[in-house]
Amino acid sequence: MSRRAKRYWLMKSEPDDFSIDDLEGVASEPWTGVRNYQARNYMRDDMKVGDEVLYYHSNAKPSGVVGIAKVSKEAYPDATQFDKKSKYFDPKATKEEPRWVHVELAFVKKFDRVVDLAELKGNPKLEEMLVIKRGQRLSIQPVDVEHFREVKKMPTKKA
DNA sequence: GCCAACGTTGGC
DNA sequence: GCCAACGTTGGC
Repeated sequence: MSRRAKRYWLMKSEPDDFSIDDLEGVASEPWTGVRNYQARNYMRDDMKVGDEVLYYHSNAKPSGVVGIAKVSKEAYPDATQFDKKSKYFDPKATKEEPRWVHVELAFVKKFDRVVDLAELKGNPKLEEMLVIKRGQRLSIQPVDVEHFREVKKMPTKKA
């Protein structure tokens, strides 16, 4: 038996590309196109079905956490790496040895309001959270359970 | 659109 | 294995 505590994550998406509303409209979304090794490793090694995800809109007005998603399928090879027409095509990837994998995400809830980056930064309980640290560009980040719970509460309070 | 921060690539 | 050049991310 290999039970494991649920883990928590933050995943960024540009809303022009794929927003929380887009996620709400699908049963399960293959999170293709991640081309960063650390982010890939999190998906490949650490993300399990049922893990909860803070859904973060980047390059948005404003940027911030907009809702909750969950992992609906564990990692498998990213088909776009083999597709010459895709902008995610990787000539060094082979079917025998795929470089890139991805999980699938499902919609859980949308917050009543965006918890933007400034508000995250202004919350002393989130001081150690990765997303508010300078230069933190990783599109998939682990989140402490305490931070996850705190962010989840924020939309019900005044900014 | 600017630019700081960071990751990747490739020459040596 | 170093490191400069280049590309990307993402806030502002």
